[in-house]
Amino acid sequence: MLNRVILVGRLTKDPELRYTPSGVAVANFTLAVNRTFTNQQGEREADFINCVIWRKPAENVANFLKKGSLAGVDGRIQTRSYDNNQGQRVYVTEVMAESVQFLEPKNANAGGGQQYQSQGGNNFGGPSGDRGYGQQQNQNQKRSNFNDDPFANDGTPIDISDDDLPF
Amino acid sequence: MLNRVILVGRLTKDPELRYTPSGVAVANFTLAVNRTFTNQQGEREADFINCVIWRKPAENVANFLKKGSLAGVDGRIQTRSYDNNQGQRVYVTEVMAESVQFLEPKNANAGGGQQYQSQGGNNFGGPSGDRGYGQQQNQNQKRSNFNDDPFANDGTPIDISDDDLPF
Amino acid sequence: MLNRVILVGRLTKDPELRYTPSGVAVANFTLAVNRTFTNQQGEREADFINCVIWRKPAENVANFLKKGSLAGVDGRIQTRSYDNNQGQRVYVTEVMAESVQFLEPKNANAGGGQQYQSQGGNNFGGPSGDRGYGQQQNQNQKRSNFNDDPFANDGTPIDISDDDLPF
Amino acid sequence: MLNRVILVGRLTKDPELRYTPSGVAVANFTLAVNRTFTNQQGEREADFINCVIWRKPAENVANFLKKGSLAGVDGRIQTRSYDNNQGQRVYVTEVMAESVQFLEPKNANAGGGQQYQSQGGNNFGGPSGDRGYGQQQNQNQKRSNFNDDPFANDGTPIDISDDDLPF
DNA sequence: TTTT
DNA sequence: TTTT
Repeated sequence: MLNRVILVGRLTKDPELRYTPSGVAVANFTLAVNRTFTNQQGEREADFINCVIWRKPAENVANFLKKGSLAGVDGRIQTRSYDNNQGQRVYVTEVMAESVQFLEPKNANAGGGQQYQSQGGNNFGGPSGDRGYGQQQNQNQKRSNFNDDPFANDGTPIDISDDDLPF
Repeated sequence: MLNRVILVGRLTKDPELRYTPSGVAVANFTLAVNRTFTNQQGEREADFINCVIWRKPAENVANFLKKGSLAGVDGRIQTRSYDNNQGQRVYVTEVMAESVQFLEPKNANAGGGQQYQSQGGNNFGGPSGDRGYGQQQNQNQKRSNFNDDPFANDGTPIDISDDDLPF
Repeated sequence: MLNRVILVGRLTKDPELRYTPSGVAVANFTLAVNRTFTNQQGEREADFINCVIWRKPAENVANFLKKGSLAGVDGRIQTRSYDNNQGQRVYVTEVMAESVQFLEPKNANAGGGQQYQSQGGNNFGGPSGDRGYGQQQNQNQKRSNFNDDPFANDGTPIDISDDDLPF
Repeated sequence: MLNRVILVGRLTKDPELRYTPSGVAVANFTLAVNRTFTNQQGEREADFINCVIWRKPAENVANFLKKGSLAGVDGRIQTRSYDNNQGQRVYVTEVMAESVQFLEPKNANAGGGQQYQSQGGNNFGGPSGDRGYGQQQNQNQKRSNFNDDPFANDGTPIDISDDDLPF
């Protein structure tokens, strides 16, 4: 049935890139989308919308977007639930991005000559062999916060598995 | 900024119609939207997406849709948060519907000759005087579950106020 | 860049199914989408939107939709131009459907037991071997208007080629 | 019925601003939207999509966008037809923008201190009195091509009337 | 827990 | 807490 979401907004933080046990990339990020109308106090509020993206585009997102980047998302709303550590069922509504568009001007924050090749597109190309590389690149280029490492054990289970794959 | 959602799915329950203290109608409903792909077990899952609609279209929704009805929604994703009774902050992502389309065939469940005039449209016409009527009609026609009554006190605060008005 | 269209409307005629020289299916159809507002004469007008769909979903469309069917489309706007027989350049704007949803109730116009299996989905599966079959089925099941035959020569060149393939 | 279009692309030319006889502003512009996929020659093509916008947002578009500007559009597909001067019926498919988002960075091409107030929004505020002003401003700020003047007579009838108003 |  |  029809389920389509289009967003343009800014990342509230750097994206988080992880890998499933079988090596498939997933990135999470939140878009702040400013409302086009003001509230009764005359302020312009924003919606903070959680997005997920899989495979190669996930690595593109991790490599080319960061806190504050302007981005467009074309995707679907997905819902899921899990039990938290207090034994309560938690319901989650998020956007499964099918493609992400990088709207930052090319020279935006570039310190060097890396090309801001845009458009994750729909090319969910196989992740075989990309894994170490994508991750490597990411850590080198923009990551310093070490506990983003999906394999670091911070006590909370990594809530992704290949079952979450959208195909 | 761009924030657009389009859904077609079926109501999981009858819509819930309420009124703010100042008499503005709000309806809540959940759409089950079947995915177009199957999971790794070969099953077709669904997403359960909470929707809100205000004013006159809210009353139309309450009057013309019920559990199982096929409906289309054009709207925006909105996020908000509140503190639950355990003092935890709860984050909510839902769809603010701007218009709802009734996709049920005209004779679907009609017991009589009432016209299934469709399309809430964008006419957020003033609710003046509609209130008693809309509510009345609704209770008579399809409501029996009494504690949907927005003025009945079931102990939990009614989490709507005129501040939630989208304009 | 972002380019997304979602429509719900009714087919103005039976879809037209054709095949490229290399055997890829294409279907054309027009959706009448009623406006949600009325014009200054108080009439509700409609927009008539030309849609194209390729490969397997094209055959589904030809097999399961006909004049008057209610359908949803998720796709992109595409533009192209060609020179007509008066040597004038003609500009065309149409919707490249990526998926089509069948919104007709199951028993809508069924004369028999054929299942109205819905949802073209995104499965642009290879057309190998489907060709004769899909076409056959279509002519048998619902086609009688002979000059829909893509290979009949009515003097106007068939304006499709494998170059139109969206991938 | 559902009819929703979202686009992000660049203006192919400066927008054209006109006024109906009764003084309502209309702007026309074309968005070039690059495809996310390449054709069989490996080239990335674009779609050129004609857009219309009415009233106050039309004046904002004329004042803040120009050839090359990156913009987002949220609107509907509309179709209409007219008879050209060879007596042929011409069918037109275009996007009726309901809101336009300015995606150019603030300092993009600013020569001075004018504020790039963004977002036409949905405020179809009355045009009373805006007319001379809006037009004035536009001609002064960015227009030099005189025959964009909607009242200049270049022989072709001005194809707008208040009947085209979407409400 | 939020972006410009 | 989920619809056909």
